[in-house]
Amino acid sequence: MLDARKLDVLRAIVEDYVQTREPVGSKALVDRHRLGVSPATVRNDMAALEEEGFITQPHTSAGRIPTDKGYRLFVDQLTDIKPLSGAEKRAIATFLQGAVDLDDVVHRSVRLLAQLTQQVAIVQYPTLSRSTVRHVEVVTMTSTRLLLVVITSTGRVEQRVIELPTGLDDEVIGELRARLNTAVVGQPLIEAANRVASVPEKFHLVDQAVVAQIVGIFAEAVADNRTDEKVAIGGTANLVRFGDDFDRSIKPLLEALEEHVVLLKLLGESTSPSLVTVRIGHEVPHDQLASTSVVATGYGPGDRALATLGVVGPTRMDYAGSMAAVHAVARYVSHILADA
Amino acid sequence: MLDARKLDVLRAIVEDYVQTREPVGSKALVDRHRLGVSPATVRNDMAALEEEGFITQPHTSAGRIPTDKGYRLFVDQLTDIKPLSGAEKRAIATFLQGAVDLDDVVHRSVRLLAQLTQQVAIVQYPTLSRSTVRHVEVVTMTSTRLLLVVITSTGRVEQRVIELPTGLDDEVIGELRARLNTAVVGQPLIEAANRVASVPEKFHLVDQAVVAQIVGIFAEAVADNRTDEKVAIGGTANLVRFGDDFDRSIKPLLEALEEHVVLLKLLGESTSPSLVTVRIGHEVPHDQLASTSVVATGYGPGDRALATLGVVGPTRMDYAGSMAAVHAVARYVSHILADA
DNA sequence: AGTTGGCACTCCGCGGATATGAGTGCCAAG
DNA sequence: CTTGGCACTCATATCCGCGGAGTGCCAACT
Repeated sequence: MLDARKLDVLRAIVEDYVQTREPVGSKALVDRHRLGVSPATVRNDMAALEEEGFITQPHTSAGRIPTDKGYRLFVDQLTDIKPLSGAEKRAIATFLQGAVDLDDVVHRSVRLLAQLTQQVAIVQYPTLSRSTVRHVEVVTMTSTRLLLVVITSTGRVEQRVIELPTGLDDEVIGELRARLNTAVVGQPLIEAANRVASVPEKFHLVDQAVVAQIVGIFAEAVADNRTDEKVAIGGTANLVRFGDDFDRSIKPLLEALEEHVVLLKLLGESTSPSLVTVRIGHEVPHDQLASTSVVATGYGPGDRALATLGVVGPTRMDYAGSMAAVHAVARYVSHILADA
Repeated sequence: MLDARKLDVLRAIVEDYVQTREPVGSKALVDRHRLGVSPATVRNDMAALEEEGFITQPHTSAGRIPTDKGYRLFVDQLTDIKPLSGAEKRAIATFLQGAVDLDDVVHRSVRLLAQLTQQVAIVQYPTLSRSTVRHVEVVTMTSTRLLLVVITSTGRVEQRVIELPTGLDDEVIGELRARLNTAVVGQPLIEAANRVASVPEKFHLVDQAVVAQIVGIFAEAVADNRTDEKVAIGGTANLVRFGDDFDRSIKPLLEALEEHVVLLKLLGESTSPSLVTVRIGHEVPHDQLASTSVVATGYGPGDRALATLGVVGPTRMDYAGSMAAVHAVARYVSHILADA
């Protein structure tokens, strides 16, 4: 039904439309691509492609533009991810090296991705739920105020200030610190919340109440999945182009970018770093983002996806380039996290 | 030269133009405002105002729109900051209370400000340079890897991972922790970098080299003014309106928002929380933001400005409302920081 | 001197008519 | 199945004429 040439025609249409942002006609196609056939033949193929719903015309007697279904087929045709040029690889390496902490890594990544793809980039922070506890610190600030610091395997640091009803002896605090650490270091965060449950009962009766309070806050901080919502965004200026269907999506998109919950739904489940997910137009789980596409993948040390990163832009985007950039950045970031 | 009525006319023009986004004519003015004079009189005043450069007409025989100079005069006329309604005050209070940490406070503030003003909001994190050290923690992660955590009076937490050439005894680390804390707790961060210089020499000769390295990184982290660049941004979706001079500024503005260095220049020096700074059009230090205005103020406990927050939008904005919102949010945030 | 009504003038924006041209679908011939 | 030819469609651009909002100026009035 769809022979090789028709697929070629579809690919040519997508490529031209992505580049020019204008409906592409049969004559322009044969001029710009070496299809080896005449415009009339291409017209026949186009009629067939339209019949199947892969392309459409904005109005009678205009050129064709790809439909979501057309983009989907096009993307599925892209079997192997185009490798980046040496220059691009070097750019990634120099851009990401020298990051001092996790925040820095994330921010650099998001800027890099935005610059490479000329689109809006999103990088989710490593989820706490899949991290393990590296260290717990209990710091006395005043006699009735403690600071609880939890450092995770992915470099994230969570902290809570705790007001105590009564003062606590330094010795007790030292014991608490030791017990907390032996109970949870190396544990996944969710598990950590359970492991500490039995900590208070090991203390003297007089201290148990206040220790229980501290432990409760620890468990809460550690289990709080609200913190999973942390993301960094970059390249919003790339949204501003002109004269496009996509313009209608800009406002809803900016709104979605500020609602981290919605945003994470857009990015989707984090997949293995070797797989790049593409959602096109209506496949994106948000009504008002009909002419928007998302290219995303998971990242994390050793193919274990800790979080997701990707780009979002108009359905009319350079899928090959975006997929390559997302893939490459995810690999590099994973690598850096494995070291740290 | 400019009598009271002319000022009234200017104010009326600004108010109408802000609301309708269309050039305002003499007839419309007397209809919508009770000026008590005829259109012809208003026309005379307008001619005078135009002569002085406060208003201009986009083309002959159209209504007038305010110039930057006109907005400036208008804003300078606003002597007292309009108090917010009770409902708004309550909204602020409920919105900001319940923040668990500094990040949370900043994020809530920026969202609140964006929502109140329907514009782009910016909140700078409390600058480290004006904070004092509350606590320093040295944590052993592996035998050759330390984590240095610095907690500041404003709730910010800076951390650095340090790779050591040789292992260090727990006892030495404990001593280091103690010496660092006694040297710097309560000190401003800049000062702290100096105070630690003499710490290494108090250690055994064998440890001095490695201690010096740690102390060096501490001093670097603490003196690093790059960290002053941290800001939160919200309400970018409010930029998307249509058909305006301001449209041309959207892309440069989004770009500026991503360049934190540029952004902080826009916000300007942090002033006392009781003063609200307004920069209008060409007064904004960025060529391409000619039709953009910034309303900003400092915030921090007890009238000591730790950082700046504000909103940025088209010169055609509700200055009174924006100033009131910025002022109110700054007060509330200052209050919260004073408690914490 | 300041204010007001009258009036001629300017120019933007809008709707309708017309021209242009890219692009299509279809058909008959190769 | 491919190709050239051809009639047809329709969005876009252009021009024209008109209406109307708004101005500037002047003479009359208070």
